Amino acid sequence: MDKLIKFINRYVTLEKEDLDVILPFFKRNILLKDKFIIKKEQVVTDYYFIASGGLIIYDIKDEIQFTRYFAFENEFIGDISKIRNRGRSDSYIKAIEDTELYSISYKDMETLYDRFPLWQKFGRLIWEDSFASVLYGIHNFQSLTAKERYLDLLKRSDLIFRVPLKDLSLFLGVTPQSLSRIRKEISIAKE
Amino acid sequence: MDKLIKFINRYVTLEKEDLDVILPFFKRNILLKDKFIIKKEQVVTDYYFIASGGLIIYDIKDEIQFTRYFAFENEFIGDISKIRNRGRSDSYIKAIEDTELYSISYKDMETLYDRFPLWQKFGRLIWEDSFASVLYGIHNFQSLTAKERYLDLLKRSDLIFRVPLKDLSLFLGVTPQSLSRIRKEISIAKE
DNA sequence: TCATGAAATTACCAAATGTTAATTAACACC
DNA sequence: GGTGTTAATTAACATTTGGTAATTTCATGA
Repeated sequence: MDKLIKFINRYVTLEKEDLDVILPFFKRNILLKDKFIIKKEQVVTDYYFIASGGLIIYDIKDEIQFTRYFAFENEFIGDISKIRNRGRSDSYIKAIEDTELYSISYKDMETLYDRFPLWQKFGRLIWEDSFASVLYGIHNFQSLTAKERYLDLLKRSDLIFRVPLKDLSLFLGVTPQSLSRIRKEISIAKE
Repeated sequence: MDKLIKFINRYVTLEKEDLDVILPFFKRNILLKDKFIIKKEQVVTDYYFIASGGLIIYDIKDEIQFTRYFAFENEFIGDISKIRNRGRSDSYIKAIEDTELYSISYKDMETLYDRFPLWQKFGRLIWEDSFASVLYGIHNFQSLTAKERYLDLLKRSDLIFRVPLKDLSLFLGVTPQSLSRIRKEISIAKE
């Protein structure tokens, strides 16, 4: 649980006794590559902390895949809009690498929130961060072309080395063919 | 402060005594149409609750405006990525209607968070909601065309009646000319 | 009321992206 | 090693969107 503890400590400084109460609520999970932690229409109950590895979140409509998001080590995720009322997932979550997860139920989180004010603070900070990072993504879509979004991603992450072009392109909001074309243009421009 | 109190009550049930401590930290502000609450490069210090009216948040780069967001009554907003470290705003925030605001400083919010666990919970829920709503926007960009995004917006909001096409189009990530064209196509299709 | 300027519309052409389909490359399985 | 499956690339064409510019509409203030 080392990674999880470090992650928590980046946000709040909990007493050891408190941490000893909180941590047991997390369940460790090893998810092999291409296995699912949740499928569409399943009831959403848990948050996940990713200690290592990576996940893809995607939807399938009319046989077409839409990549919503990728999540990697040291990310804390949860489908907030569904989890609150035990709604059903509108996407699949699959491991794209062998992944070590720590899951905790919505119910347990709420209990801990009420019991430990610092844990509530942890929750607040997590969601503030999540909000800020998605906001950044929105601004990208509003103001950049597909090629610019791709170049921005290159600068900020190692995503292209970890996920297939097909999934990446849909995440960027373009077709795989388009991204392939963009990639070619860039490689030509470099010469 | 009625609207603000109602808004808070939607999230948490605070004791009257607590509320009496918290509310005075908010400063009431009437912002006339086209007046700014913050301009680019100014240091960001405050959160805002909008009791009535509306705001536009936009950036200007190379003389071109980029609409980031519109905020209306009963929204609680703050530039989380800047406010934490007293960073400078990368956008302008302007009233698009006469607007009644309640502002509170980052510092005061932090103080109140620590003092009232329920206020911390309020903060967490606010940002969870904000995250969920921005996430919805991202999915739109990832999977819809400009026309589909416009139609989706029509269904969900009265934005088109409250903001000029120019600002709205940039919010949707297209040029004003494009949106004008789209609007025409839709009106033709209706006949 | 008129004059002014900004917003909205329209048109035309260029650039970007989507669609369909064929080809090649990579990779897992036998 | 060969076979089959999927991903990635490429190409040709269609559609969407952008950029520039002209025209019209609309709101505002003199």
